[in-house]
Formats: sequence, structure tokens, C-alpha cells
Amino acid sequence: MPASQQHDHNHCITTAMDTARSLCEERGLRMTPVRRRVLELVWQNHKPTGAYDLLAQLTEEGFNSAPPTVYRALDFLLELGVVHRISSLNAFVGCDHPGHEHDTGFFICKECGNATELPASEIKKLHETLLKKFGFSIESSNHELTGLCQNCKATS
Amino acid sequence: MPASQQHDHNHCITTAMDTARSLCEERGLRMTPVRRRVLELVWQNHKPTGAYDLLAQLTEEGFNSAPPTVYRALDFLLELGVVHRISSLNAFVGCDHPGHEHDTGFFICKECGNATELPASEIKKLHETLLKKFGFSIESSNHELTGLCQNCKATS
DNA sequence: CGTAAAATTGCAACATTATAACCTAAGGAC
DNA sequence: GTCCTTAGGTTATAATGTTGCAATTTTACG
Repeated sequence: MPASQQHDHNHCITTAMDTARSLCEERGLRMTPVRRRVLELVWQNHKPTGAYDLLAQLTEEGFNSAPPTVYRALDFLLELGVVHRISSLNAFVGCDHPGHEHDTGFFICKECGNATELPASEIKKLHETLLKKFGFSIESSNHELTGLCQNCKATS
Repeated sequence: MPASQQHDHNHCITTAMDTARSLCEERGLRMTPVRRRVLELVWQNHKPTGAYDLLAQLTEEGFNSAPPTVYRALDFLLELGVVHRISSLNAFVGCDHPGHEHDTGFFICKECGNATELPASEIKKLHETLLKKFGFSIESSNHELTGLCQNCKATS
């Protein structure tokens, strides 16, 4: 589901929460209230959210939260693979297709702010080329692109 | 000059400084002492350097420096295109081939720490594919890969 | 030259993002 | 229940980056 398009966002959220829950079960990990709520907040939309924004929302909702609370929850969710960090924005965004290790690549629309995950296949292809041509053995990669998404191009 | 290989690093430095100077002349900009020194420090090696590390070195050398001093110099050098920022490391590294706009892509070796710039052609190819397949009009991009460089693979 | 405008730097304070250390509480195993 | 592990609360602090303003230097130009 490209973030740039109209869609039933409730579906995004319930899918993400379901996936996270079953990943936890598989691995014997706990989806606690704070972790669940942080994941829901990250999934409020497809825009990357800062840790302190999340913290403010938690506090409003009555969670007794301080920075470590949020960062610990985010670390857990990153580790679980259901959230990614976008380092050029110091912000976090939900993962479209968790459940298997994959490199992160995002297209961030500077108009609507949505971050859409790039297909792993394209990233993989790039890695193969770089290995073949330059001998780089890539263990992980992070790609952050900005520009206009198809939707915003059409309506501008 | 791939950063991973043995090389005459003085040559890297003098080339970088010369290029920066002529870019300034072309554009009517000033290569002041602080800016020059920051660029030299960034080019001490091929490892990304943090702003506060640069600041510490400047201070040691008797520059009356505070954070804004370094960040302003870095902004200038980034704008000039002779330095790049690696956001996953909050660090800065010299640019191999300044003088024309280009997207940044780095391979960072987790053994030796060197950051080698990826060939613009590969980045461009990726962008074209993403535009064709997904309609993303990419204005800028930042690619940060980690792994083992050819050199470190050989000697480990 | 001399002066005004612009660019650069010095400086102090502050903002934002992230982590450390230590303790308490909750949940599961036996 | 008791022990052990994990999670969260709390305080403080580290690391990175920015704002605003004054002082200085450089440049432009009459």
C-alpha cells in the first residue's frame, strides 16, 4: 500500500498490530501496553514521527513517561522489525512488511510528508551491482530519498 | 581513489583543498581560515568525523571556537559541495568529486571506518528505475551502506 | 582614501535528540 | 509463595545542533 495513495488506513493499523502481536508470540516476547501504544502512534499515519512527539502524546494520555520509556519501546519495535528509523529526520515510521530481515529504503515526499518503503528487490539489485563492481560486501543499508510522490505530483 | 586502499593521502588533501579554493573563486565566495581548517580536518582521513570532534581540534589549535563556528563552516562546505553529511553517524566526510551537484551515497566499512563514495552512475540508475516503476520523482537522496570493504575482507 | 553595506565570526544561551544509572514493580517458573 | 527475569519509573546527563545578537572584518563604491 503506497503511502501516497488514498487508502483505508485503519486496515494499515490493524494489520500492523496483528503482525506485531504474532511476531511477539513466535519469539516469546511481550507486547506490553506502552509498546503497543507506541506502535499505534507510529502508525497514526505514514509520516515519520519523532521520539519526543510520541512522548508528548503518551504523556497526554496519562502514561507516566519520560524519554527512556519511548526509546526503550522504540528499540524493542525496531528489533522486532515493525518500525524503522529514518536517520536524516531523527524520526520513526511503521514498517510495511515486517517479519523478515530487510534493509530499509524510504521515499519521503516533501509535499505530503509520507514515507513509503522502497521495494527490497531494488535495494538488493543495487547491492549486487556494488559487490560485483566494487567489492563491497554490504551487511546493511539505509536509503533515504526525497522528492514528490505520484499523488502529490498529480495534484500540484 | 577508493578510501579502502593504500594511497598517498596528502594527494587527497591537496586536491580537495585546491578544488575547494577554485570553487570559491568561481562563485565569489570566501575560503576563510576557519573554513579552510575545518575542511582540512575533515580530510585528515576518510573516516566520517563528528562536529564536536572537529570543534575540539579547532579549540586545541587556538581557534576561538564554539559549536556555531563549526556548524557554520560545515554548512558552507556542504553548500559548496566539498563535504557530505552522513546522517546515520551524525558525522561529516570530504567529497571525492565535488564541483557538480550529485546525490550522496556512501559505503562505510565497519572494520576500518572509511567511507567511500558510491559512483553517481549507480545511484542515478536506481533513481531512474524507481521513477519508472513507482512514479517517485527524486530530488535528492542519501544512501548509507555498511559492511566490509575489499581491503578489510582481504586482510581479515 | 573613507564610509556604508554585507559577510563573517564570537559568544551566550538554548533546543532537540538520546542515553546512563539505579531503583521499583510486574510476570513467569518452580 | 519465592526466586528470577524482564519491563518500566525516575533523575540526571550526554551528544548534537540552533538562535539571536553584538563585534569585527571584508568588500563595494563614491
